[in-house]
Amino acid sequence: MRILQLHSDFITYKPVEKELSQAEEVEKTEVHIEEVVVLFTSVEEGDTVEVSQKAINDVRAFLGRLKVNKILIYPFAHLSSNLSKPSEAFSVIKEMENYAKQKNIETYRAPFGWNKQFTISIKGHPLAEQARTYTAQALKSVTQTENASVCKDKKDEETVSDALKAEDNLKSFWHILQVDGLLVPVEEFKFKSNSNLQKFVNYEIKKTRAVTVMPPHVPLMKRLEIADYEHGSDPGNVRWYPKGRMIKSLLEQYITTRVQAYGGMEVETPLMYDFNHPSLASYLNRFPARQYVLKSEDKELFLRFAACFGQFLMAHDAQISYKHLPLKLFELTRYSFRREKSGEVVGLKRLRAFTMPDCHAFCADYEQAKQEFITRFDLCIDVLDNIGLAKDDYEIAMRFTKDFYAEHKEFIASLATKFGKPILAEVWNERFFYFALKWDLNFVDNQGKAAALSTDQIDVENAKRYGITYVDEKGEKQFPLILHCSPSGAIERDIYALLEKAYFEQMAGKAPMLPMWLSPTQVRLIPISDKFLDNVEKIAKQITDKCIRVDIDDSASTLQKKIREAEQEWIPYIIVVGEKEIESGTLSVRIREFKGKQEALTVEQLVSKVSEKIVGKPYKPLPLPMHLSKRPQFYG
RNA sequence: GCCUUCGUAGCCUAGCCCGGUGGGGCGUUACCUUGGUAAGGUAAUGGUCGCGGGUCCAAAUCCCGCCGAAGGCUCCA
Repeated sequence: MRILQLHSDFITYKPVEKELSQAEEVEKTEVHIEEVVVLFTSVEEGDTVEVSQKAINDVRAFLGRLKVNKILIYPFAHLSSNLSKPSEAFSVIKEMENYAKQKNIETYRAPFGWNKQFTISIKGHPLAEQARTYTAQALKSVTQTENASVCKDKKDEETVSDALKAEDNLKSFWHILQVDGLLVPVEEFKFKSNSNLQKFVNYEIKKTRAVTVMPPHVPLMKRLEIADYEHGSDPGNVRWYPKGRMIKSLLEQYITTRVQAYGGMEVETPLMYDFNHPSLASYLNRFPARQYVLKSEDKELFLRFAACFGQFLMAHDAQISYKHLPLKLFELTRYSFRREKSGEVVGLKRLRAFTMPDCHAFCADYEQAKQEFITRFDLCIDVLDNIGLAKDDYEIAMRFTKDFYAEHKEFIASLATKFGKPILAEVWNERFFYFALKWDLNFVDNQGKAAALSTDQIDVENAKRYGITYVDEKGEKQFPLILHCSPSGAIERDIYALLEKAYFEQMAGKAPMLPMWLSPTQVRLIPISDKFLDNVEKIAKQITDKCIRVDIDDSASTLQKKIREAEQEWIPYIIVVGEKEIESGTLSVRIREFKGKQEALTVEQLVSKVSEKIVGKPYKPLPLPMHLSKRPQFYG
């Protein structure tokens, strides 16, 4: 017997039509029940009355903790592929109902054998969602919280006879993977110089945090007019001001170029998918809770939470030969939607709508997958380095089963050696997720909280699930291994990391700034008075012609104030232009990197100085009018 | 989602405990100032005190509900 137990604010259901000849007679009226624990129940072959009683006893114990005494038994065939005969199932369900009533539980039951329409609102507390499996052989239950997911769906449970064993398998064993490839239990590792890794480990394992302050990137994203909350939307859907849009666009462009150079074929796939599509229905229909759901005519759709769906459906229909492998599909999703719990949505760190590069590589076998994995590992680290996040700024976690480790020990060790810093390793006794190996790169912020950026995984399940095949040398169809990689993680999260990093630097006494290629204004020209505006415009043109973003502060303010404001905008080069400069042809450039130290440079020298720093990066023109007097103020 | 705290003009904030004309700063606009490297001066402008309900002669202030944010918890495809 499989039960999905959901503590609900309410459920509304309506019998639509009979699906079985044995279906009971009921009226097709809508039923609405509030504050109820709904038990979606599949009766499996061999289930007995005792099994249903055991299930009710367990549920009863839970009701006490939830402080509810109302249940709805909802016959639901879709939890199992090993259903018992309908007649037997119906009698077990009725027994379950009777037994629950005997135990003084307020019991409702949805009709058996009907196709029913339902709407359910599930509470968000940790005990609200529970999945249980019972068998006649071992009247023990396995309980676990479930997640709605295709991309990281937990493996469909096998019938588990020993609860303790299952618990053990779920347990994570934490180690540190040293640079020399040795796996050391985390308790025995001496952190010493690796204080950032220590922070990350604390966050991952102990969930403890050092500081309790407001995330500094939130006021920064507003003050720098990058992004802001949009109260006219849903939490976690933010607005991007011109400067922010430019930064984001540059990052998108850069990452796309890098993935294309690596061999990723850029595609575009739909934002919304049909709940009832055969490849998706079985995984999603059960758990509509965490997706954005929308209705269109008689269709129920959900918004994608990754590019997996579109690319997998595309790969399913494609004719793929072993000669094409590894085959790489890429999409930069704007957006992916995840309806994160409201308490978890923060600034740019965790959003409900985010932009994510997602590259899947379909590989013939482990040999090919491993080779590809290494290429992508290098790609991810290099991409982040170019974005402005170096190895010192993050820590890597690697997650695998002990069997996988035994088979691929050298491979895992080689990744650690390549990285050159100790890695946190999470080891499981048994594979529970769809991947055999996963690494994720984590930025640890000013609150001591970690957020995953880049990631790559070896997926050993979804090819089968989606019916993706290639034809091998012998002409036989084979399921490929699928690597899932986001070379940078969500773009918004990259910006979060850059802002948090800048704040770290400010705390360390440096002038906070963005990488040169992402600075909305790279050079600010300040004419000392209106008399020099014409000259300044000529200089601005010379600089703009070299693809450098330069603007002019022609506002009616004092010189000192203009400098102060330019500094607060984190502008890397600030130049005051007056008679001296015009006469000498040399600019006195205030350099942020050196805390405002001034240096005398010609226009040409300045241009080459900036160009050097942005070589190889995409360019976009100023996102705002060149003259500050023409700019609105978006925030503050 | 839960617990705690918070929500006052475009932004920051005083007032709330102890009910009785909402005060300051930044910004914006105008004028004066045309300057030499992080806040020049004067004035004007700007408020459904988050939204809805209740108590009261009277509510920014007390009570209830909702929305939003932060911190903690939990979770994190």
